[in-house]
Amino acid sequence: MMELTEITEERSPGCCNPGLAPRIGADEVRALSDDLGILAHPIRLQILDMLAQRDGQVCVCDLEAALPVKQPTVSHHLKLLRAAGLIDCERRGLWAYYFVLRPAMESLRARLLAQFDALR
Amino acid sequence: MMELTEITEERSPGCCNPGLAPRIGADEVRALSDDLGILAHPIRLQILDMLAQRDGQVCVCDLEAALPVKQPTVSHHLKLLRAAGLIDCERRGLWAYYFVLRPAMESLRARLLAQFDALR
DNA sequence: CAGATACATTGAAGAGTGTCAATATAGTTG
DNA sequence: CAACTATATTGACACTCTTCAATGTATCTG
Repeated sequence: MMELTEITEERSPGCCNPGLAPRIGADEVRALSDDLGILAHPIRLQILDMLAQRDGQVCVCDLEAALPVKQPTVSHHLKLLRAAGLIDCERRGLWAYYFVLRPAMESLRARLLAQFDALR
Repeated sequence: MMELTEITEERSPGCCNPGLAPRIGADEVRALSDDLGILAHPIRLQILDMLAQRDGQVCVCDLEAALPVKQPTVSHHLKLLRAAGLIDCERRGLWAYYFVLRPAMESLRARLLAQFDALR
């Protein structure tokens, strides 16, 4: 049996939550903050918004025209979103048509919700 | 000397989504990314997790003992969470007891969900 | 009072992120 | 083939974020 009554570490006498620890593990919390981090940028949110509007028909120049950043920056954010598995693209001729991966977005939504509620 | 050709709103012939624009306005998207950004850090998530566990009974030294960062860093993240309106604290004697502001968390959850679904 | 304790703040260093000009790449057109 | 076009990549710079040692502040105890 474990001896839990003895507090091994010296603790302050006045305040004491001896066994306090996060319920979410380090890996889990890292994954969650990565999920949140990829969404936490105005440009990326607007890109997702526009891709969701016109599924499968949006090329980079359309995005560039609608966003307050230059083309390399658009490409940069597209790359991040793609690396996160939220979007993908298909090249046709000179153009790259980007689209949202709906299942990935759905699963992200579910994960965020579950974690948020686990933390309630 | 090069003469600058008049800049028209000419669009590429091959790809064209003329009226494409984010449905979410700039202010709204900024607020949303701020909401997401405050959550997008492992330490802050773990702090929220622990505060949610033991409502109103968690002092800074308890958090420090359970987290892989030093006391000033814990204080820093507590300050950010407090500035975001998600937590608050009550000083009793030497100690500062932090707690989650449930209504704020609830409203944050609702906002995130609404925006996420608006973007579906 | 002096010393100790809990927490906050400051300031500095390092890491990370966002942006864009320049350039590269790949496909198209003449 | 060469010229052109849409997008990707590179490299550099500025800015923000994270962290901690040092220090400050307030409270408690003897």
